[in-house]
Amino acid sequence: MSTDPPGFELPLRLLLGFRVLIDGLHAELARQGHPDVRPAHGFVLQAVGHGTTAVELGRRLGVTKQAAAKHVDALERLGYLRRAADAADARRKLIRLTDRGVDCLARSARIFDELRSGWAATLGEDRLQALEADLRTMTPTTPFGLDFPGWFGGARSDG
Amino acid sequence: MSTDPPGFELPLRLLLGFRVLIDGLHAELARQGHPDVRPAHGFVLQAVGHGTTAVELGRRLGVTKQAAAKHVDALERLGYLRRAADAADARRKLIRLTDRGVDCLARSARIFDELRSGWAATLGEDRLQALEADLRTMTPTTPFGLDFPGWFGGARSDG
DNA sequence: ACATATTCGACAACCAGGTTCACTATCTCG
DNA sequence: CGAGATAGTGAACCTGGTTGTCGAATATGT
Repeated sequence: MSTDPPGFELPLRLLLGFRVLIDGLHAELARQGHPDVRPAHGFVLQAVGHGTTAVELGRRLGVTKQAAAKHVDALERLGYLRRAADAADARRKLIRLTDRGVDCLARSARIFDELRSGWAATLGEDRLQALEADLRTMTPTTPFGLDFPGWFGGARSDG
Repeated sequence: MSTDPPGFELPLRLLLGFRVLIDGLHAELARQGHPDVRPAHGFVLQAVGHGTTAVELGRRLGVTKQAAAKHVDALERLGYLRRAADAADARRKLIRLTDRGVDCLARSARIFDELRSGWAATLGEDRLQALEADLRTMTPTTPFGLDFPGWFGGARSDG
């Protein structure tokens, strides 16, 4: 039986909601001096955190190490990341945030909090917390930064 | 973490929620005889509805007519769509669902309803309706099938 | 009625982000 | 020591999107 809203509505609204927040983030980020950072970059910077390697980064992002390396290339070119040799293991190259990368990440966190506050102001904090709780219930427990599936299609592997 | 979740959590969970549903849809769709239909295809079939043109399809999907035409090419090759000349206007080619396309669309609708029922069973129908209502509140009113923004990337703005 | 403008579909080139395959350099361990 | 795993890189390719261009067909204005 078709429930009141067609089942189609739910996934669509989830996607729209995501886009609203991401678009809001990048509009504001651009305004605050980071015009050339793109949606995927934020996730990458977040996943880099306090230093990692390309393989580990790929694992965290749920993509191949090659895909991760491409992002690192781009972000290094933009001045958000730096590669450095690992003294303990000559195979590895440590990826670390530059000052600009840290700044971008800090601003992103603040902007996300502000956007969330906007939602709370409209929906009410309790409704928003219920929404978050329900989404946590229905989605895999993948605290960001550790093994979570690629954002979209894709079925990583490689090794 | 219990209260005051980082603002980052919200967009992530929205995206995860979307993916859970889409992955569920396509897993079940594959089981029901449509193994080669991919995420974007469902949106295209939905947007085609009872016949349209490439330009109109692009407008509905929020992409260029060329991008829309590529999807039509793929879905025509897979046997879900058919192009036919428009008797009234020799420039146009009418895009229409084949029987297989209609079947796929009908199954998708049923599966989406079932997935939604699963959510309702876990969260409770009232909580789910609240979630849907809140998402409707926070997202642009773009009833599917008419002018809605691309699912992801969005505007070019260099790279 | 006819010149001009617009629209439709197609083709080509390109970009972003992902994949697999392949390869070298470097550990690690039995 | 040597076999095997692991880190990074490069190349070829796929998908899905973008411009830009173009010819054919239809609309439109004088």
